[in-house]
Amino acid sequence: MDAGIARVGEMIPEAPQQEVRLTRLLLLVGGTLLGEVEAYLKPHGLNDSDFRTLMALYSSPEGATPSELCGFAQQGATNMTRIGNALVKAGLAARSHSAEDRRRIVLNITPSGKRLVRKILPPLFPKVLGAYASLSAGDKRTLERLLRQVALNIDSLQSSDPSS
Amino acid sequence: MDAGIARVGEMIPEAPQQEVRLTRLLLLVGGTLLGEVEAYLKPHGLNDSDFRTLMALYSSPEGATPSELCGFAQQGATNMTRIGNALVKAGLAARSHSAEDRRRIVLNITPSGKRLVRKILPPLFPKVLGAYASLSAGDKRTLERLLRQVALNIDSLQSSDPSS
DNA sequence: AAGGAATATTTCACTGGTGAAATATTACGG
DNA sequence: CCGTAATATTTCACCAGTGAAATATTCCTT
Repeated sequence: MDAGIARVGEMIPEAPQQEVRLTRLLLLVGGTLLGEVEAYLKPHGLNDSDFRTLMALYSSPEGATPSELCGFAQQGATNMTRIGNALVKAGLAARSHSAEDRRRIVLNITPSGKRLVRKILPPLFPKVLGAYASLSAGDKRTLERLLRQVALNIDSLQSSDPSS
Repeated sequence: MDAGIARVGEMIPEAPQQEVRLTRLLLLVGGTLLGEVEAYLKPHGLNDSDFRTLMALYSSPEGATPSELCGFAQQGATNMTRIGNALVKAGLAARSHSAEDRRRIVLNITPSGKRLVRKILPPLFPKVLGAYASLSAGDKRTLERLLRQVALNIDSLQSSDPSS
């Protein structure tokens, strides 16, 4: 991969090689992680969005409305309805109407949903730890700091440049 | 997101919070980047795999065989045939038989393929640079170093743990 | 020249994710 | 109360990607 980027860099000298390498690395790592996560969740009948939603509910004792959850799962309203359907159908979450505003639906995690989270989360911990096994404590802090910056930069790129 | 992870961490104390945050960040950044790239390529009739293959050919004056390309594009042989079909159909690459071993097919980028690369690559550079705009030169080197380590760690996880 | 391995392709069948716009219900402001 | 806005859901239509196994061709060894 590095060789390829270097050769392209020779042919196209304006190419910002280091940044291109960084981007490839991020794509590679992100893609691999996503694949792992989805493969692990699949046997439980969940995909990544379902899982993120379930985790949001797990950490929300008060429950949450679909629109709130859209942010967490990075999904549109239509899909959030679908995710809600799936979770409810699987008995992992329950719907109820908000008392104050009856337009709102509140999703709450069920005991069964909590059980599932507590069952599927721990086996992931060794893998998660393994991904950073060779990094020192300082390395991890640095990595987190830099990744947050990149995340912010990307975000402002998207807002300021609708052409993408 | 951080708040959610912290709350989950309270409920499940064994959770390695920092590593979980790192993983989420990587998933987030990777997913966003992939989305950007694919959105940019779509109007040109390419998806990410097609593009990676095309770039591999661009940087291979000698051409490359499908099996070699499978590695670059992280695809199986079946899909590489499909990608080859697509690139050839679009006039971006050409197939020929290897002289030494007639079982092998060699794919070469065409002049039209080179033109496309030189046309679609440069507009990406500002965006790529923007993603790391707030990082110092040292930060970028550090980030690259750390990402490479993570990539390696993940790789060995996969090989050593077929359960995933 | 025969059998076994490598390469590419084809066949076949399968899967999942997405989103825009119309609809229904409720809230809110005047 | 009436109109406008907010929330959720439904409807409809759409699209992309994947992979295992059978096949075809060629190579290599004996």
